[in-house]
Amino acid sequence: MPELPEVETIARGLRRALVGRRIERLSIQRDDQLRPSRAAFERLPGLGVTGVDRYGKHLFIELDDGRTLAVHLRMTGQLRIHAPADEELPHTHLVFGLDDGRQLRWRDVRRFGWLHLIETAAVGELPSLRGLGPDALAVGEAEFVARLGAVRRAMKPLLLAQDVVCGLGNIYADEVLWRARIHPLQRSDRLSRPRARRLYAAMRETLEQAIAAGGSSIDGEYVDAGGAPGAYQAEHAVYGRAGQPAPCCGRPVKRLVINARSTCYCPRCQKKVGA
DNA sequence: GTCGATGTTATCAA
DNA sequence: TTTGATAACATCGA
Repeated sequence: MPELPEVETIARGLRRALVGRRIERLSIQRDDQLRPSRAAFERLPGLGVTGVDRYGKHLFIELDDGRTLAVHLRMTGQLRIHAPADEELPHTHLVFGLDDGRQLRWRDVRRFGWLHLIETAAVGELPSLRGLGPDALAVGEAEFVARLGAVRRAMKPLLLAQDVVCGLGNIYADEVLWRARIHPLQRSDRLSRPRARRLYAAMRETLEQAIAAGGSSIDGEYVDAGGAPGAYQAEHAVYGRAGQPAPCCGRPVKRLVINARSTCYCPRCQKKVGA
C-alpha cells in the first residue's frame, strides 16, 4: 500500500517525533520481521535518533551509534507515534518506549514488511536496495529520459519494477501515466523525447500533489505517523475507477491486468505511439 | 468457499 | 541478455 508519497508523509511525521529522542525501552511481541536478529534489537534501548530519511519506499531511522534502522512497510506495515494509554491495535509487533513518554509502534497485518538494523555506512548493501534506480523525486529530467530510453519495456511494468526509478507503486504508476497521457503498455524506448519529458513532469506533479495531500488511503489501510489517513485518493483520476468516466474526456476508465496487477487507464486519451 | 488487494522476489518461459 | 508471466509470502474483507 504505501508508495513514495505515503512513505514520505510517514518520514516527515517520524522526523518531527523522533529526532533528538532516545529509545528507553523496546517490547518485542513478534520477532520474525527483525533483521539481522532479535538480539540486535534487544540492544536498542539507550540509543538516540539523529535523523529520518527516505529512499523510494524505504525508510531510514538513523541512530547515534553509527547504525541505521532501515524499514520497508511493504503492503501493510505501519509506524505510528502513540501515547502509552492508546489502545494497542491487533498485529502490533514492536513497541518502542521513548524518553518523552511516547511510543513508536510497529504494526503489520500481513507481515511482508521488515526492519533491518545495519551500520549506516553499509545501508547501500542491503539486498533490497541493490539494483534500485534513483528516487523518483530526486532524479533529474535528463537522467530520467536517458534511463527510459536505455531499456525496451512496457511503461507500467517499468514504473513498478523500481530499477529505472524507484518509489512508484500501482496507484501512482497509473496516475502518472494518465497525467502524461501515455498507454500503460507503451514501450519506453519508443517514447519521443517530448513525451518522455511530459512523463517526467507528470511524475513530479503527481507525487508532489500526493505528498501535499498526505498520500492516498484505500480501505483505511494507510495512515501517517500520527494515525491520520491521506486525502489524495479523492484526486485519483483512473486508479480503482474502472468503468467510471475519466476526468480527461468522460469515456469509461478501462481496466487491464498486467503481471497480475490491475491497471486502469483512459482508452481514448492514453494511446500507444511509435508502433 | 472464492477472489483480490496498494510490494517484492525467486523462478521459469519466451 | 532482456523482458515478461507466475507463484509465493500472510491476512483480511467483500
